[in-house]
Amino acid sequence: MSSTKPTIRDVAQKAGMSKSLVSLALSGSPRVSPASRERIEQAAADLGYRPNAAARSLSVRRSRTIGVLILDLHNPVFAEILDGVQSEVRQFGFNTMLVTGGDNPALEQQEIEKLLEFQVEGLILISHRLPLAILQQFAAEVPTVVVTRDDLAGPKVDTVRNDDVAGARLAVDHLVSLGHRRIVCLSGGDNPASQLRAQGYSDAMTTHSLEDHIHVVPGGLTDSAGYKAAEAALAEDPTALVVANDIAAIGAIAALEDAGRRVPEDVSVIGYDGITLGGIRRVNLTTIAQPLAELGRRAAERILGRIAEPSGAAHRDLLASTLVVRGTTGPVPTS
Amino acid sequence: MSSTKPTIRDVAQKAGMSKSLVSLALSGSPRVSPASRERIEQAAADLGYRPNAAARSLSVRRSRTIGVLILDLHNPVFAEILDGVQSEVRQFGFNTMLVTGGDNPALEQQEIEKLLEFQVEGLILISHRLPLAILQQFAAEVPTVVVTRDDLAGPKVDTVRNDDVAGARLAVDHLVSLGHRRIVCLSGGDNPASQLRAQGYSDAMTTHSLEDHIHVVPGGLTDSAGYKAAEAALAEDPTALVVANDIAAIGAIAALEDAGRRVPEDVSVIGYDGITLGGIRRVNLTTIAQPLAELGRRAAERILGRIAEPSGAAHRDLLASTLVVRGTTGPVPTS
DNA sequence: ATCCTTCGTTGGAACGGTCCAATTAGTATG
DNA sequence: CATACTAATTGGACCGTTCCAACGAAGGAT
Repeated sequence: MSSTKPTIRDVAQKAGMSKSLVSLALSGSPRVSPASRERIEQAAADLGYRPNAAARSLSVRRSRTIGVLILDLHNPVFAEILDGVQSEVRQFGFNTMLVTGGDNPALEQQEIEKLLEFQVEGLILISHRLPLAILQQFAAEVPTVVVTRDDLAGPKVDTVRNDDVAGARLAVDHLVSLGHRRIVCLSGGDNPASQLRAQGYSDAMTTHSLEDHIHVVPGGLTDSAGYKAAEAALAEDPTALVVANDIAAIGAIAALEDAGRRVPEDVSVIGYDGITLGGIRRVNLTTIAQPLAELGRRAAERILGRIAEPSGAAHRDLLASTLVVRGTTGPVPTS
Repeated sequence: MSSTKPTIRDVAQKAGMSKSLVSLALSGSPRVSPASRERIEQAAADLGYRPNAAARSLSVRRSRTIGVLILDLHNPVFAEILDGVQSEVRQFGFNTMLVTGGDNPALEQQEIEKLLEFQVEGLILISHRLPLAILQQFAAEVPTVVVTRDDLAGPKVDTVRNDDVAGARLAVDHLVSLGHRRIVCLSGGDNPASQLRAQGYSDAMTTHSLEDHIHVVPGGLTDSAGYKAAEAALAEDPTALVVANDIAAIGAIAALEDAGRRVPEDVSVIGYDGITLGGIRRVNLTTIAQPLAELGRRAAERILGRIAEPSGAAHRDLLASTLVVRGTTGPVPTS
């Protein structure tokens, strides 16, 4: 057991060549003779040599790492997006460094500072909570892409999100096609995605000449928020609920059932996000599914593009979400 | 917009002091006069100076980073453990670098190699799939702790896991106290945790003199595996099911309901893990809850301890899980 | 034989920090 | 007034890489 890690010099000494040649050989340069390459690789393997990424990063002034900030790991939506990011980024020889902000702007900022100290070459912010000024300061230092929102973004910031307005419209269209008219929206609070979804709901209701039935009940993105909002919504005697996200929709269903309404026989419910949990039989939630992995993939693509070519106009990617019909929506009750 | 990032030398020049003093001041050394400190901090702020972690890491030969490998991010169990790890580790000024192995041993190994190139000071492996020899090779290079299993571990590897045997016993005890006797176990396959849980089930059945009713049905850890296993279990006409994990339990419930059995009136079901989803009203699953965040916290504690003091005997932490009674278990049917 | 190339190889200067040993300035001691 | 000591500051070596400029040897062309 060597007491200290072998360096490139140790390899050079063991192979009887200069460290420069070892560096060349190990990075696959064609200008190394086969014989030397063979000896060097042998020596490296014998010593268990592993290049020091910090030293390399310092020397080449590139870290080949991109930093990812995620709101929190518990929301399955974010995990799925992250998956898309990682698999894409890996293909291009980049690493990711993940931090979570815990829904706390100050902590978010601090964690991003750490990422920058590590010389990340790009930043992917998944549902950040940063004030615009701070975001722009970071974006000025390093290529940045923001996922799930595009309100707070400067000229240098790419954004990738799903089309919440169109998605919510899809939900309403589906319900209308089932004969529903008294469709109530349970909103998800004052975050941008929720507001766009509420707006899409209103738009679609208007399109279907149902403007008199527009009701947006304030709520949140948790199951208990969905429960409470659904209770409040019962005052409107709805036959269908468009809920801000899947988790809240599950809470809303519980409220309906506790109030003696059957889903979907009495009231239809449709969520938003397309989390895998929604597909479980016990839940079986009709929803508007975001292309989550694709959002991550696209974000990775954008950041890599911007690393390769830092200037250029900001991209605003808007991906389509799709209706997934499962068991919580059905025809409007005849009564 | 400065074309190149300011270094410590730039700060020194701007402040009119040597870079050594800047280094001292910025690291909070008491041997710097207040006046100098003031000027240096001002200069650093003006330039937007941010220390280069790679350079520091190279110089001090410490990265203050610990590497975390996680089986996959979609399982909420792992996300929760990770949360515990991160919050603990952060308190001691360490960063985490997270990689996922995607259930693929070769990829796992490759990702860990990357972590080591980044000079991580410790490794936390959450549900790894590595062969023993490889694991030991890594453990020889850097302090390592393994979470959720302790079968594959060398003398230098700490392990942290919940007591699966005792947890499964708790589940059986609960059901027996409700009057159940025909209790069937749906196992989770050949991973160590599942096997220990099945063993705890058998142990407890024996303790309650129910050895004649011991039935372990092979299954898996997904909801569809739970569904299939429950279907198969119906042949034994059980009044209760002990399922390998929560997700499979949810699948099992679906199978029971599809077969016309009510839960918990006809059949009680108890899961394992304590994922938050289980608490949602629609699911409302009785379960054996692992202290997930605590597992993560403890793992962090162990790795930090081992970094501070690399030698010493291996720790084998075994944390207790607790029974959480919700709506899927009830008294044995009277018929 | 001389001059050019090409090929394989090498020394040494970065990269941006930390930290040790040395230096200077200032103050207290005998 | 010399001496000893402390406090504040500094130059430079070093960490492990990459990469540039330079080198000798071996052919090839003239």
